[in-house]
Amino acid sequence: MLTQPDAIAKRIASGLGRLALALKAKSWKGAADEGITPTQGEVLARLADAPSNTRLSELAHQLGVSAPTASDAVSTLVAKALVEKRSGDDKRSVTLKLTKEGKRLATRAAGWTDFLAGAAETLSDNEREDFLASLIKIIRALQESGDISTQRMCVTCEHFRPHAHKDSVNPHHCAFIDSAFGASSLRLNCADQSEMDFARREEKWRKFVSC
Amino acid sequence: MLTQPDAIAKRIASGLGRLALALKAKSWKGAADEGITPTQGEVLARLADAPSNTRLSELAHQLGVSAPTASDAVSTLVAKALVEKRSGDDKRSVTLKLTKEGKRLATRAAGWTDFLAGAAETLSDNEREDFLASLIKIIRALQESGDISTQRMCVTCEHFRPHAHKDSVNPHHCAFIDSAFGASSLRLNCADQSEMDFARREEKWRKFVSC
DNA sequence: AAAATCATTTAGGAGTGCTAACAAAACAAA
DNA sequence: TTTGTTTTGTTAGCACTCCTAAATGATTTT
Repeated sequence: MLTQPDAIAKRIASGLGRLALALKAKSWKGAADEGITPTQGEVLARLADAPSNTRLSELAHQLGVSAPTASDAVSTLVAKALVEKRSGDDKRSVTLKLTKEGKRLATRAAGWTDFLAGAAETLSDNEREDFLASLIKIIRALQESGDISTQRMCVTCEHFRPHAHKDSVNPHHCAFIDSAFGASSLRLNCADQSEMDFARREEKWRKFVSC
Repeated sequence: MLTQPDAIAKRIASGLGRLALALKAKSWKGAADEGITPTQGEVLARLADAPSNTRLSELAHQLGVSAPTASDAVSTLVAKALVEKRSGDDKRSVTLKLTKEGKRLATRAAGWTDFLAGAAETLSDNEREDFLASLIKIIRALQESGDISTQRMCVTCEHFRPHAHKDSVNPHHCAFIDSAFGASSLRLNCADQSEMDFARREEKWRKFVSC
């Protein structure tokens, strides 16, 4: 045997760490081309994805940074006329909106992970599908353990009906758009996603993985 | 069908991006506990892993940052007595070594990705093995496309003999330690790794994936 | 109405990351 | 040898990230 083979899970963690390092490096280059920084790009991406006006505190939570850091980044973007601040119903709070130019830039900047998609293309169709499924499982596990902010995923969505159909290609069902779909269509950022409480998430998850 | 289902590869890229964001957030907490910053932690990790004395330029390349940034981080670590600088044969260059305290800290800080390993544990044994294999393929693709710095992986190593044995559990062979091993033992950071030129890498890779 | 709480900002400090400009050593050519 | 070029790393200057602690209003609780 090889000397001290780490457990597979450890090696996965290390590999993902390497990937994250590469992503971090790339995010600087990608964002610099658009005249912004990685954090600013992330803010734009989140606001572009967001279903409605987003609060500053919510944004900070999604980014995994402190409120002051988020406040800073937003201020910079406001100065660059990419984001607008408005006070919400609660006069203490601030809600954020992309400006026209902000939307344009968010769209262009969204492609900065494309080089990763290229690498994923080197997998076979089956491998790719399995990899995405496992990736979703890992992200869900991190979400449940509180290590990642809540994602708008099918597998934790109110409208998700796992294995609702006999069809082995499209076994799942989305009650929101009322149509069947398969594992390869599972989403990570659905605008129509709706949260459930812990118990219902657990139950739905068990049903999802049990087949 | 769901509205505008992205291609699977795109969703993988997006998922990995989410993961990278979580990693970035965690790296601050993890490193802060040790009294350092993420970049400094990364420097310690690389030096601990490195087979021999590492040059500053090499380190900068591995980290995917500019020379001044690496120089700064190293200076801070030298001030904290975690790293030592020595001039190499070439009097212009600097080689880096961990101090005793630096080694201790590097070991402790290496565990900051453990929460990811925990998430990976939620996969089944088969899923986990397949996931690691695909992850390695993705990392290799990024390495060949120049999007990630060279990793010391089995699959690009001089000593790697893919499918050298009939044994389906341990089909591969490492010529350095002269023993058979399987897909689940493929390494990402082997100290004994030895580079090959492009043509030989390609040939070996073809042999590896073809079975 | 006073006190506690909440959302956000300000202040201050260490660090990250860049490019540009600079030294010093090593190399190459004349 | 002398001159010019390349390589290795540092310094300088700037914008931004990230933190904690403290401050500022607005809202809720007592």
